[in-house]
Amino acid sequence: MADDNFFDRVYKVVKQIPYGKVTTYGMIAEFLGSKRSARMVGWALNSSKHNLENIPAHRVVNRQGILTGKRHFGSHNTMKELLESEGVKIVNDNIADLEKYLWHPSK
DNA sequence: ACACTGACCATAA
DNA sequence: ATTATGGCCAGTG
Repeated sequence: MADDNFFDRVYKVVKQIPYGKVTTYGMIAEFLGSKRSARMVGWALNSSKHNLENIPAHRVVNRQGILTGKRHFGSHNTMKELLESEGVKIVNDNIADLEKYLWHPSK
């Protein structure tokens, strides 16, 4: 698989999210060049399920900090458990202090 | 090649 | 506040 794919670029960014941090689909999309292609970001992660398992997709949430992708994990609890396990506070399936945990993709 | 779908986002009503 | 709609781009049937 070449690195020319939109997906691979997403993978690289997501893999670089540090422990205990989160980012948003919009930010990744914007970082890639198109703010409107946020859907592709989440979609890339969906593909990642059958591509690689090293992608911390649980650290990627939507603009509101809501765990939109939790239903794509095995259980609807996995994403929350993983984030809380890293010190991220989750309240009613959303991140309590999103700005506090937000990580901006700069590399 | 066409139509539909998708882990989003912004705007309009 | 909530619901609808358009836009974005790539993958799949």
